[in-house]
Amino acid sequence: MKILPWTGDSIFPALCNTLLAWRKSAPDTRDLPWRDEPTPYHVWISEIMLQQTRAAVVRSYYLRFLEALPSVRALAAVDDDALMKLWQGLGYYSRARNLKRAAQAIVTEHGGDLPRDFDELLALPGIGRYTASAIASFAYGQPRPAVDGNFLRIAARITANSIDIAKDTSKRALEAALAPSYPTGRDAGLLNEAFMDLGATVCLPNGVPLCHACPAAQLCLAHDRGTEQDYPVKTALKARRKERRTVLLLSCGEKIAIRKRPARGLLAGLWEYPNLEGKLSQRAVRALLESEGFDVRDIVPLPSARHIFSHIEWELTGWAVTVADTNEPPLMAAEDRTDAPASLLWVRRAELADTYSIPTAFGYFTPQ
DNA sequence: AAAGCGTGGTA
DNA sequence: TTACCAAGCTT
Repeated sequence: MKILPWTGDSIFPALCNTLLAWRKSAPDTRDLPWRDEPTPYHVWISEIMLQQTRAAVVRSYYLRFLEALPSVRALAAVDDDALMKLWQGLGYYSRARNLKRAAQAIVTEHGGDLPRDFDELLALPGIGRYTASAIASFAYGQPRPAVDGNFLRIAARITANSIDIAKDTSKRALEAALAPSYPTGRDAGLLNEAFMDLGATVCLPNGVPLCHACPAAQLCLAHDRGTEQDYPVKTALKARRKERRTVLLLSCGEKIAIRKRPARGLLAGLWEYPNLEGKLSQRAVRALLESEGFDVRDIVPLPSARHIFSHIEWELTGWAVTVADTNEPPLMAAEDRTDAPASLLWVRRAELADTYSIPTAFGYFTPQ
Protein backbone atom coordinates (compact mmCIF):
# COMPACT_ATOMS: atom_id res chain seq x y z
CA MET A 1 0.00 0.00 0.00
CA LYS A 2 1.38 3.37 -0.96
CA ILE A 3 1.36 5.73 2.02
CA LEU A 4 0.75 9.33 1.03
CA PRO A 5 1.71 12.20 3.34
CA TRP A 6 -0.95 13.82 5.52
CA THR A 7 -1.40 17.39 4.34
CA GLY A 8 -0.77 19.78 7.21
CA ASP A 9 1.34 17.33 9.20
CA SER A 10 3.78 20.06 10.27
CA ILE A 11 1.34 20.80 13.11
CA PHE A 12 1.68 17.33 14.61
CA PRO A 13 4.82 17.79 16.77
CA ALA A 14 3.25 20.77 18.54
CA LEU A 15 -0.10 18.97 18.77
CA CYS A 16 1.50 15.96 20.44
CA ASN A 17 3.37 18.11 22.92
CA THR A 18 0.24 20.04 23.77
CA LEU A 19 -1.96 16.97 24.21
CA LEU A 20 0.59 15.14 26.32
CA ALA A 21 0.89 18.15 28.62
CA TRP A 22 -2.90 18.40 28.75
CA ARG A 23 -3.24 14.72 29.69
CA LYS A 24 -0.71 15.18 32.49
CA SER A 25 -2.15 18.45 33.76
CA ALA A 26 -5.48 17.15 34.98
CA PRO A 27 -6.37 14.10 37.07
CA ASP A 28 -7.92 11.24 35.13
CA THR A 29 -11.59 11.31 36.08
CA ARG A 30 -12.93 8.91 33.47
CA ASP A 31 -12.87 5.85 35.76
CA LEU A 32 -11.81 3.35 33.14
CA PRO A 33 -10.77 0.14 34.94
CA TRP A 34 -8.35 -0.99 32.21
CA ARG A 35 -6.20 2.03 33.04
CA ASP A 36 -5.68 0.85 36.62
CA GLU A 37 -3.25 -1.97 35.91
CA PRO A 38 -2.27 -1.91 32.23
CA THR A 39 -0.77 -5.37 31.89
CA PRO A 40 -0.53 -6.70 28.33
CA TYR A 41 -3.47 -9.03 28.98
CA HIS A 42 -5.66 -6.29 30.46
CA VAL A 43 -4.88 -3.88 27.64
CA TRP A 44 -5.53 -6.54 25.03
CA ILE A 45 -8.92 -7.60 26.41
CA SER A 46 -10.07 -4.01 26.89
CA GLU A 47 -8.96 -2.88 23.44
CA ILE A 48 -10.74 -5.74 21.71
CA MET A 49 -13.92 -4.94 23.64
CA LEU A 50 -13.57 -1.25 22.85
CA GLN A 51 -13.50 -1.78 19.09
CA GLN A 52 -16.51 0.14 17.78
CA THR A 53 -17.98 -0.02 21.27
CA ARG A 54 -18.46 2.71 23.85
CA ALA A 55 -16.41 2.69 27.02
CA ALA A 56 -19.52 2.98 29.19
CA VAL A 57 -20.84 -0.28 27.74
CA VAL A 58 -17.52 -2.10 27.89
CA ARG A 59 -16.88 -1.34 31.55
CA SER A 60 -19.09 -4.02 33.13
CA TYR A 61 -18.28 -6.60 30.46
CA TYR A 62 -14.58 -6.04 31.03
CA LEU A 63 -14.77 -6.50 34.80
CA ARG A 64 -16.88 -9.65 34.51
CA PHE A 65 -14.65 -11.09 31.78
CA LEU A 66 -11.45 -10.64 33.80
CA GLU A 67 -13.04 -12.19 36.83
CA ALA A 68 -14.03 -15.26 34.84
CA LEU A 69 -10.87 -15.43 32.72
CA PRO A 70 -8.01 -13.75 34.58
CA SER A 71 -5.19 -15.01 32.37
CA VAL A 72 -4.21 -15.90 28.83
CA ARG A 73 -4.21 -19.59 29.77
CA ALA A 74 -7.69 -19.40 31.26
CA LEU A 75 -8.93 -17.76 28.07
CA ALA A 76 -7.21 -20.34 25.88
CA ALA A 77 -9.03 -23.14 27.70
CA VAL A 78 -12.49 -21.58 28.06
CA ASP A 79 -15.57 -23.44 26.88
CA ASP A 80 -17.01 -21.88 23.72
CA ASP A 81 -20.53 -21.39 25.04
CA ALA A 82 -19.17 -19.90 28.28
CA LEU A 83 -17.07 -17.49 26.24
CA MET A 84 -20.00 -16.38 24.09
CA LYS A 85 -22.09 -15.99 27.23
CA LEU A 86 -19.51 -13.51 28.56
CA TRP A 87 -19.78 -11.64 25.27
CA GLN A 88 -23.57 -11.78 24.95
CA GLY A 89 -24.97 -8.37 23.98
CA LEU A 90 -21.61 -6.79 23.21
CA GLY A 91 -21.82 -7.39 19.47
CA TYR A 92 -19.24 -8.25 16.82
CA TYR A 93 -18.98 -11.74 18.20
CA SER A 94 -16.04 -12.78 16.04
CA ARG A 95 -14.01 -10.66 18.44
CA ALA A 96 -14.61 -13.21 21.19
CA ARG A 97 -13.77 -16.19 19.00
CA ASN A 98 -10.61 -14.46 17.81
CA LEU A 99 -9.63 -13.74 21.42
CA LYS A 100 -9.67 -17.43 22.23
CA ARG A 101 -7.80 -18.37 19.05
CA ALA A 102 -5.19 -15.74 19.78
CA ALA A 103 -4.85 -16.91 23.39
CA GLN A 104 -4.17 -20.44 22.16
CA ALA A 105 -1.52 -19.10 19.78
CA ILE A 106 0.04 -17.06 22.58
CA VAL A 107 0.30 -20.19 24.73
CA THR A 108 1.72 -22.43 22.02
CA GLU A 109 3.92 -19.93 20.20
CA HIS A 110 4.86 -17.33 22.83
CA GLY A 111 4.99 -19.27 26.10
CA GLY A 112 1.78 -17.73 27.42
CA ASP A 113 2.82 -14.07 27.32
CA LEU A 114 1.73 -11.56 24.71
CA PRO A 115 4.59 -10.77 22.36
CA ARG A 116 6.29 -7.37 22.54
CA ASP A 117 7.07 -7.22 18.87
CA PHE A 118 4.59 -5.14 16.88
CA ASP A 119 4.48 -7.48 13.89
CA GLU A 120 4.00 -10.51 16.15
CA LEU A 121 1.07 -8.76 17.82
CA LEU A 122 -0.32 -7.92 14.41
CA ALA A 123 -0.15 -11.57 13.37
CA LEU A 124 -2.57 -12.63 16.12
CA PRO A 125 -6.22 -13.04 15.08
CA GLY A 126 -8.37 -10.03 15.87
CA ILE A 127 -5.41 -7.68 16.36
CA GLY A 128 -5.03 -5.01 13.69
CA ARG A 129 -2.81 -1.96 13.58
CA TYR A 130 -4.87 0.01 16.09
CA THR A 131 -4.96 -2.74 18.71
CA ALA A 132 -1.32 -3.72 18.23
CA SER A 133 -0.37 -0.08 18.72
CA ALA A 134 -2.51 0.23 21.83
CA ILE A 135 -0.90 -2.84 23.42
CA ALA A 136 2.59 -1.75 22.35
CA SER A 137 2.17 1.74 23.83
CA PHE A 138 0.04 1.12 26.94
CA ALA A 139 1.68 -2.11 28.07
CA TYR A 140 5.19 -1.86 26.64
CA GLY A 141 5.85 1.87 26.29
CA GLN A 142 6.61 1.70 22.59
CA PRO A 143 6.16 4.87 20.48
CA ARG A 144 3.10 3.79 18.48
CA PRO A 145 0.16 6.08 17.68
CA ALA A 146 -3.04 4.04 18.12
CA VAL A 147 -4.96 5.65 15.29
CA ASP A 148 -8.70 5.25 15.66
CA GLY A 149 -11.74 7.32 14.74
CA ASN A 150 -10.84 9.92 17.37
CA PHE A 151 -7.40 10.50 15.89
CA LEU A 152 -8.78 10.82 12.38
CA ARG A 153 -11.43 13.31 13.41
CA ILE A 154 -9.04 15.39 15.49
CA ALA A 155 -6.33 15.38 12.85
CA ALA A 156 -8.75 16.27 10.04
CA ARG A 157 -9.99 19.28 12.00
CA ILE A 158 -6.62 20.46 13.27
CA THR A 159 -5.18 20.42 9.77
CA ALA A 160 -8.44 21.43 8.02
CA ASN A 161 -7.86 18.43 5.80
CA SER A 162 -10.70 17.16 3.58
CA ILE A 163 -9.17 13.71 3.23
CA ASP A 164 -11.77 10.92 3.30
CA ILE A 165 -11.25 9.32 6.70
CA ALA A 166 -13.25 6.26 5.66
CA LYS A 167 -10.37 5.10 3.48
CA ASP A 168 -7.80 2.67 4.84
CA THR A 169 -5.09 4.75 3.23
CA SER A 170 -6.08 7.81 5.30
CA LYS A 171 -5.54 5.90 8.51
CA ARG A 172 -2.14 4.68 7.39
CA ALA A 173 -1.13 8.16 6.31
CA LEU A 174 -2.04 9.62 9.69
CA GLU A 175 -0.23 6.86 11.55
CA ALA A 176 2.92 7.46 9.53
CA ALA A 177 2.69 11.22 10.00
CA LEU A 178 2.23 10.98 13.78
CA ALA A 179 4.84 8.31 14.51
CA PRO A 180 7.87 10.67 14.46
CA SER A 181 6.21 12.81 17.17
CA TYR A 182 5.69 9.91 19.56
CA PRO A 183 7.56 9.58 22.86
CA THR A 184 8.60 6.29 24.46
CA GLY A 185 7.87 4.89 27.89
CA ARG A 186 4.82 5.87 29.90
CA ASP A 187 4.32 8.97 27.76
CA ALA A 188 3.52 6.89 24.68
CA GLY A 189 0.39 5.51 26.33
CA LEU A 190 -0.47 8.85 27.91
CA LEU A 191 -0.38 10.54 24.52
CA ASN A 192 -2.68 7.92 23.05
CA GLU A 193 -5.02 8.40 26.02
CA ALA A 194 -4.90 12.14 25.40
CA PHE A 195 -6.11 11.77 21.81
CA MET A 196 -8.87 9.40 22.91
CA ASP A 197 -9.96 11.61 25.81
CA LEU A 198 -9.96 14.70 23.63
CA GLY A 199 -12.07 12.91 21.02
CA ALA A 200 -14.48 11.52 23.59
CA THR A 201 -14.98 14.69 25.66
CA VAL A 202 -14.02 17.76 23.59
CA CYS A 203 -13.50 17.23 19.87
CA LEU A 204 -16.84 15.45 19.57
CA PRO A 205 -18.27 13.63 16.56
CA ASN A 206 -21.59 14.49 14.90
CA GLY A 207 -22.27 17.93 16.16
CA VAL A 208 -20.49 20.79 17.74
CA PRO A 209 -16.99 20.32 19.14
CA LEU A 210 -16.35 22.05 22.47
CA CYS A 211 -13.54 24.26 21.19
CA HIS A 212 -13.64 26.54 24.24
CA ALA A 213 -12.43 23.58 26.28
CA CYS A 214 -9.83 22.39 23.78
CA PRO A 215 -6.15 22.61 24.72
CA ALA A 216 -5.25 22.64 21.03
CA ALA A 217 -7.69 25.30 19.84
CA GLN A 218 -4.82 27.70 19.14
CA LEU A 219 -3.25 25.15 16.80
CA CYS A 220 -6.46 24.19 15.04
CA LEU A 221 -6.75 25.37 11.45
CA ALA A 222 -10.47 24.55 11.22
CA HIS A 223 -11.16 26.46 14.43
CA ASP A 224 -9.15 29.43 13.17
CA ARG A 225 -11.36 29.49 10.08
CA GLY A 226 -14.59 28.64 11.91
CA THR A 227 -15.04 25.54 9.76
CA GLU A 228 -14.94 22.83 12.46
CA GLN A 229 -18.24 21.44 11.21
CA ASP A 230 -16.80 20.76 7.77
CA TYR A 231 -14.52 18.05 9.13
CA PRO A 232 -13.99 15.19 9.04
CA VAL A 233 -15.09 14.23 5.53
CA LYS A 234 -16.30 10.67 5.40
CA THR A 235 -18.03 8.76 2.60
CA ALA A 236 -21.48 7.59 3.57
CA LEU A 237 -22.13 3.94 4.36
CA LYS A 238 -24.19 1.83 2.05
CA ALA A 239 -27.87 1.81 2.95
CA ARG A 240 -29.11 -1.00 5.17
CA ARG A 241 -31.30 -3.63 3.59
CA LYS A 242 -34.59 -4.36 5.32
CA GLU A 243 -35.79 -7.86 6.07
CA ARG A 244 -38.88 -9.28 7.73
CA ARG A 245 -38.53 -12.33 9.90
CA THR A 246 -40.90 -14.33 12.07
CA VAL A 247 -39.59 -15.66 15.37
CA LEU A 248 -41.22 -18.62 17.13
CA LEU A 249 -41.04 -18.99 20.86
CA LEU A 250 -41.82 -22.69 21.02
CA SER A 251 -42.57 -24.03 24.46
CA CYS A 252 -43.43 -27.44 25.72
CA GLY A 253 -43.98 -27.64 29.44
CA GLU A 254 -40.98 -26.02 31.11
CA LYS A 255 -38.84 -26.20 28.01
CA ILE A 256 -38.15 -23.82 25.16
CA ALA A 257 -36.73 -24.57 21.72
CA ILE A 258 -33.49 -22.96 20.57
CA ARG A 259 -31.03 -23.81 17.84
CA LYS A 260 -27.45 -22.93 17.03
CA ARG A 261 -26.78 -20.52 14.20
CA PRO A 262 -24.34 -21.39 11.42
CA ALA A 263 -20.65 -21.06 12.17
CA ARG A 264 -20.21 -18.29 9.64
CA GLY A 265 -21.94 -15.02 8.91
CA LEU A 266 -24.31 -12.94 10.99
CA LEU A 267 -24.38 -13.83 14.70
CA ALA A 268 -22.30 -16.88 13.86
CA GLY A 269 -22.37 -19.71 16.37
CA LEU A 270 -24.80 -18.01 18.71
CA TRP A 271 -28.13 -19.46 19.80
CA GLU A 272 -31.45 -18.31 18.44
CA TYR A 273 -35.13 -19.07 18.62
CA PRO A 274 -36.33 -20.82 15.50
CA ASN A 275 -37.21 -18.17 12.94
CA LEU A 276 -38.17 -17.86 9.30
CA GLU A 277 -37.98 -15.38 6.52
CA GLY A 278 -41.05 -13.19 6.00
CA LYS A 279 -43.96 -12.03 8.11
CA LEU A 280 -46.01 -15.13 8.83
CA SER A 281 -49.62 -15.09 9.98
CA GLN A 282 -50.94 -17.17 12.83
CA ARG A 283 -52.59 -19.46 10.31
CA ALA A 284 -49.34 -19.90 8.37
CA VAL A 285 -47.40 -20.66 11.54
CA ARG A 286 -49.91 -23.30 12.59
CA ALA A 287 -49.92 -24.91 9.14
CA LEU A 288 -46.14 -24.99 9.05
CA LEU A 289 -45.74 -26.52 12.49
CA GLU A 290 -48.44 -29.11 11.93
CA SER A 291 -46.85 -30.10 8.64
CA GLU A 292 -43.65 -30.62 10.63
CA GLY A 293 -45.44 -33.03 12.91
CA PHE A 294 -46.10 -30.82 15.93
CA ASP A 295 -49.24 -31.09 18.00
CA VAL A 296 -49.96 -27.37 18.30
CA ARG A 297 -52.02 -26.41 21.34
CA ASP A 298 -51.85 -22.61 21.35
CA ILE A 299 -50.46 -19.69 19.34
CA VAL A 300 -50.30 -16.21 20.89
CA PRO A 301 -48.89 -13.07 19.26
CA LEU A 302 -45.84 -11.40 20.85
CA PRO A 303 -45.05 -7.69 20.61
CA SER A 304 -43.36 -6.99 17.30
CA ALA A 305 -39.83 -5.62 17.31
CA ARG A 306 -37.32 -3.87 15.12
CA HIS A 307 -33.65 -4.67 15.31
CA ILE A 308 -30.97 -2.57 13.62
CA PHE A 309 -27.69 -4.23 12.74
CA SER A 310 -24.85 -2.30 11.14
CA HIS A 311 -25.92 -3.42 7.67
CA ILE A 312 -29.37 -5.05 8.02
CA GLU A 313 -32.64 -4.01 9.58
CA TRP A 314 -34.96 -6.70 10.86
CA GLU A 315 -38.67 -6.21 11.28
CA LEU A 316 -39.59 -9.00 13.64
CA THR A 317 -42.91 -10.72 14.18
CA GLY A 318 -43.16 -13.07 17.14
CA TRP A 319 -45.46 -15.93 18.02
CA ALA A 320 -45.51 -17.82 21.30
CA VAL A 321 -46.44 -21.36 20.46
CA THR A 322 -47.32 -24.11 22.90
CA VAL A 323 -46.85 -27.65 21.63
CA ALA A 324 -47.78 -30.95 23.23
CA ASP A 325 -44.48 -32.75 22.89
CA THR A 326 -40.90 -32.24 21.77
CA ASN A 327 -40.61 -35.34 19.64
CA GLU A 328 -40.61 -34.13 16.09
CA PRO A 329 -38.60 -34.47 12.91
CA PRO A 330 -35.93 -31.75 12.45
CA LEU A 331 -37.82 -28.49 12.24
CA MET A 332 -37.03 -25.80 9.71
CA ALA A 333 -33.52 -27.04 9.86
CA ALA A 334 -32.50 -26.41 6.31
CA GLU A 335 -34.24 -23.07 5.96
CA ASP A 336 -31.76 -20.51 4.63
CA ARG A 337 -28.81 -22.55 5.80
CA THR A 338 -25.90 -23.72 3.77
CA ASP A 339 -24.06 -25.69 6.42
CA ALA A 340 -25.14 -28.72 8.41
CA PRO A 341 -28.79 -28.50 9.47
CA ALA A 342 -29.29 -27.45 13.05
CA SER A 343 -31.96 -29.25 14.96
CA LEU A 344 -33.87 -27.87 17.85
CA LEU A 345 -32.56 -28.08 21.36
CA TRP A 346 -35.15 -28.07 24.13
CA VAL A 347 -33.87 -26.36 27.25
CA ARG A 348 -35.33 -25.30 30.57
CA ARG A 349 -35.73 -21.56 31.01
CA ALA A 350 -33.21 -21.24 33.83
CA GLU A 351 -30.70 -23.24 31.81
CA LEU A 352 -31.29 -20.99 28.82
CA ALA A 353 -30.39 -17.85 30.72
CA ASP A 354 -27.35 -19.38 32.41
CA THR A 355 -25.79 -21.28 29.57
CA TYR A 356 -26.80 -20.20 26.10
CA SER A 357 -25.87 -16.92 24.48
CA ILE A 358 -28.90 -15.37 22.79
CA PRO A 359 -28.02 -12.18 20.91
CA THR A 360 -29.99 -8.99 21.44
CA ALA A 361 -31.67 -9.45 18.05
CA PHE A 362 -33.63 -12.37 19.48
CA GLY A 363 -33.72 -11.23 23.08
CA TYR A 364 -36.90 -9.22 22.54
CA PHE A 365 -38.80 -12.48 22.66
CA THR A 366 -37.12 -14.04 25.66
CA PRO A 367 -39.80 -15.14 28.12
CA GLN A 368 -39.74 -13.88 31.71
C1' DA B 1 -11.23 -1.76 -1.90
C1' DA B 2 -15.38 -2.33 -0.24
C1' DA B 3 -18.46 -4.99 2.29
C1' DG B 4 -19.69 -7.88 6.30
C1' DC B 5 -19.92 -7.85 10.99
C1' DG B 6 -23.77 -5.82 16.65
C1' DT B 7 -25.34 -2.85 19.70
C1' DG B 8 -26.69 1.35 21.93
C1' DG B 9 -26.37 6.49 22.46
C1' DT B 10 -27.33 10.96 20.71
C1' DA B 11 -29.11 14.80 17.94
C1' DT C 1 -37.97 8.45 12.89
C1' DT C 2 -33.85 8.78 10.72
C1' DA C 3 -29.03 9.29 10.54
C1' DC C 4 -24.72 9.07 12.37
C1' DC C 5 -21.25 6.57 14.47
C1' DA C 6 -18.16 4.57 18.65
C1' DA C 7 -10.93 2.87 21.63
C1' DG C 8 -11.78 -1.76 14.07
C1' DC C 9 -10.76 -6.33 11.95
C1' DT C 10 -11.27 -9.67 8.28
C1' DT C 11 -11.85 -11.17 3.73
